[in-house]
Amino acid sequence: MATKRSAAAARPRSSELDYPRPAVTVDIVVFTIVDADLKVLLVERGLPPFEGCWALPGGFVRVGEGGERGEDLEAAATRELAEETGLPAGSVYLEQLYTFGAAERDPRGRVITVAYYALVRPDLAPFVEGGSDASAARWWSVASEVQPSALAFDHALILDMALERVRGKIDYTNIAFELVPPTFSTAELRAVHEVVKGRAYDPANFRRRLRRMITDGVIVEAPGKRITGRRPAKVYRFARPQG
Amino acid sequence: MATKRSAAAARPRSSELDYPRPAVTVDIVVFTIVDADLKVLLVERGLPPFEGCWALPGGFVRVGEGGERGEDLEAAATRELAEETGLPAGSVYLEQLYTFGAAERDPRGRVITVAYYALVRPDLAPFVEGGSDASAARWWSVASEVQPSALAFDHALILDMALERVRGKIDYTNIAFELVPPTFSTAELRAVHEVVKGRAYDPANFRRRLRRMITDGVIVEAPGKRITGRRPAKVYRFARPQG
DNA sequence: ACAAAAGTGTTGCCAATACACCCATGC
DNA sequence: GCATGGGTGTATTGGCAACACTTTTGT
Repeated sequence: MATKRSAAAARPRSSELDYPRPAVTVDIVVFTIVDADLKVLLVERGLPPFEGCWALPGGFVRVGEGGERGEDLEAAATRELAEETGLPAGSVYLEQLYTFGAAERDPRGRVITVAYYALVRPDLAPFVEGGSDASAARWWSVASEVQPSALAFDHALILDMALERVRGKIDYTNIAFELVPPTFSTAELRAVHEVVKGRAYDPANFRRRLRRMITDGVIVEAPGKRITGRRPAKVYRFARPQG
Repeated sequence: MATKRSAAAARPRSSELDYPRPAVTVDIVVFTIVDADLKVLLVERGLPPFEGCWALPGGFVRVGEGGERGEDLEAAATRELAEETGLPAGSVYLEQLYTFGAAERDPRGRVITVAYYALVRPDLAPFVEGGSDASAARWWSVASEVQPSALAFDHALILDMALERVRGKIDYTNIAFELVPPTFSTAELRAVHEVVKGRAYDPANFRRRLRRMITDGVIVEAPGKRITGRRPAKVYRFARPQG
């Protein structure tokens, strides 16, 4: 296994880098909203530790040997996300969350994890279960199904922080558009805000917010209507992606 | 140098962890405000790469061998901060910023750095230069002295992100109190906001913000006054730390 | 007295909220 | 027609910016 020694040890001269290193993983909190319910993707662990427990999808950052550097951290997250969801890279919003490095957070040894969170549009969510990766991945209702204490490692803490981040950023960024289909009605967008924030919004006032976004050019009217069984609703789309 | 091979290679059984690992460092963007000027602490690099360049203070996360786990990530940042500034731990505000993991960011090999930012009160800033650590650390004016292109590694990018973070959080958090002495006048606190945001604030309106903070119990009047050569100003202190 | 800075009052603007109300549509 | 949910109008509140104004002090 000499070939498996660290890149630092393979270097000709001893240097600052020539010390024990932690393992580094990326873990991803993948959210979606289906049926007005916030869901998070969890995978069942097939190996100890925490065998049988549910955990956040993730994996080790690939680091090359010798002169090879391996993949960018962001690329590791993108790769894991694609592997675990089966969704093409670029179709899912991904953002770095926080890095968790408590010395004892993994019983196997020193593992530092860089956590990301991802937002999957509801129209893509059904394709995730039964995705390419064999590992049994499943959407869990954050409010009614996830048992924080039953999650592996410190993943409950990571999930908490991801929730907090999304709840905070939805008010002053455009991340809500990552949780609706490409075109959406005001009610659909409002439902996203309501589910994330856990409170009701006045439909009339929410509509005004939306109108401001139209005048600001953030969203535009889209062709078609939503047939709801009652009066159909206008649909809009986010202006940025499609220009 | 066989003893210096990575902990992963020394592990008896092959496992998920038994792969090449990146080196992990913490880098800290240490800010202070002196003479109404935002300053950042930089250290001169004594070794290649980037020898002679200025860089953010930082260092490797200590990871034990075998069963030893080493220090928490947060502890590594706290330790580096204390080493580089000479200030006692706990006297400086410290918060994780972002993790930078581009594969080619360090010419020596694969190094992932977890960046933090720190806020040093101006009354402590003079003790930092000529601190305990031998490395020549110096305060640089962010606006007028720092040459982003001259910084080592991707430290210009890290500095940028730290600036953005502080500028964003000063509006809705209490971090401004980490950049004034324990007691402060309204003008002093206002100067902090003005320097960070790079714009002027109306003294009258700023006073009102301050009054709201008094009624909300965030700050309290402190004994003493600021002698400015003109009319002395009342001084206040942040309520949280001292109760 | 005068300059400079602390501190107050007043006004207008903009968002967010609450709530009454109109409108279009499928049944 | 009528219930349902989409969509509009209006009043109120609170924060923030602008700016004229008063107060307090050292020189």
